[in-house]
Amino acid sequence: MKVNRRPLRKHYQRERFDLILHNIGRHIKLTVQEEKTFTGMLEAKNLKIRDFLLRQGEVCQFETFIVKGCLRMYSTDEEGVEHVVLIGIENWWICDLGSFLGSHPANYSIDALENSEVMMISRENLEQLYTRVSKFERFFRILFQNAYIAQQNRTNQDLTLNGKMKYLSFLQKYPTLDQRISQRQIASFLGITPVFLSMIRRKIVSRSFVKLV
Amino acid sequence: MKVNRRPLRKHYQRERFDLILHNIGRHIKLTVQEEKTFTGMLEAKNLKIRDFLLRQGEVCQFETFIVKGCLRMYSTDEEGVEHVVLIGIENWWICDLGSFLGSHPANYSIDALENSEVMMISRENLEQLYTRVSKFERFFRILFQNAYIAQQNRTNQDLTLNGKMKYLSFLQKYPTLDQRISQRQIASFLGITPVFLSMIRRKIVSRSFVKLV
DNA sequence: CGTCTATTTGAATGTACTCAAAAGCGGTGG
DNA sequence: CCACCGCTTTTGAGTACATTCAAATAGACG
Repeated sequence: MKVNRRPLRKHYQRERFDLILHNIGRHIKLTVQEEKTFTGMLEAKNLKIRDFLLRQGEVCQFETFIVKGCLRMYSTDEEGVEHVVLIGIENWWICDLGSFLGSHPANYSIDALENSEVMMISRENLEQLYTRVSKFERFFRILFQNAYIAQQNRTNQDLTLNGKMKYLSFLQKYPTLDQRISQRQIASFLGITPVFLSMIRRKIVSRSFVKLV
Repeated sequence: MKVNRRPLRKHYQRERFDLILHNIGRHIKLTVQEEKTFTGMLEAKNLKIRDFLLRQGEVCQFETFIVKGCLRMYSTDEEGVEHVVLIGIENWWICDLGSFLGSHPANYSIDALENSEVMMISRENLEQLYTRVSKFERFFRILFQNAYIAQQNRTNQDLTLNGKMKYLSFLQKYPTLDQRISQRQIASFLGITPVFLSMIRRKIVSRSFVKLV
């Protein structure tokens, strides 16, 4: 029994990085040495629901990869209303990049909507990484490219769709997320009030009820 | 007289690329040879107002740098209403990246709001460039990073501000653009109707009139 | 079980839109 | 250079989508 323990533990240690290495492996191929350089720079963190990773006004110190769970990035306006700019789940990166890169106070807060597990890399380490393993320039080029495309498409939807259509589009794009997070968060992400989202859902439900009968 | 012609012409040729090389020089330092590799891949084009660079449904073949003038990228919905996702001026890059990278039909059209001058690079050439001069991975990493940040901030404003505040914020961010393009385009960019923008401006103007008296 | 927060529901309100018509502006051709 | 045409902007009236406020209900957590 005892002898089995160590290999198991070792296996566990490797698994910690499996998801993030796989995420990166979709775009660049790393040698074992490069993987080590990279994982050595990572800081793991467990978050309980409602724990903060960043508060509006602080300087964002880390670019963060979500291993497990769900986080949101949002701003709070003068009236205290929260506006969710980004919802991230497993395999997503989340960061107030403006603050992270410019070392100025963050426009956004980041907190956990579920108990979560993340891997973080500091700005100094990331800069180091770019110079030591320049493939990472490529990786993040592709990452930000895709993020930019997605964000542009969201802007397009914001311009094009009304509340109901935005919600239906949300359901299509993130089918699992609807069950995982509160309507309040979804409403804030869509740019409508929770009250209005509730009305939208009532209409949709009664519609599909009619369809079923 | 004759002898002066060639140097002059040479000088002109170099100037064609001055702006784009300067744009790139903000983030990476190129050798003369690398500059040549790059500029050799560029295709220059002059656009008259209302000329198309890309039509919704075509495949976007180029990443485009704006040397002079003003272009917009927009989608057209089922009712024929246009929604402006991006307005680009001198020193900006414009492209339907999703279409460009995935070679699928574009969601957006791109056309000129002013007579314009652009430099374009094809996808094959850009891929070549990444492998031959890997500094460009870094350049575009930074470019897309900044574009993503800007787009996220726009999303935040769309969630936070009403029509009037969006317009005021637009005036602050792009003070010169207000004079250069039509209200129709501005309204479409802000996600409001031209009629409503006209009302907003009337209110703002009467306000500042009161202030002056 | 009790407390706290999220969701639902309804009524009144507000912000922004549609429709329609008039006025303004810019470009073109006679 | 003026007149006309087409497009943009303005203005007003009526309407629709979405919000606010308030109260009731439902759910989650200790």
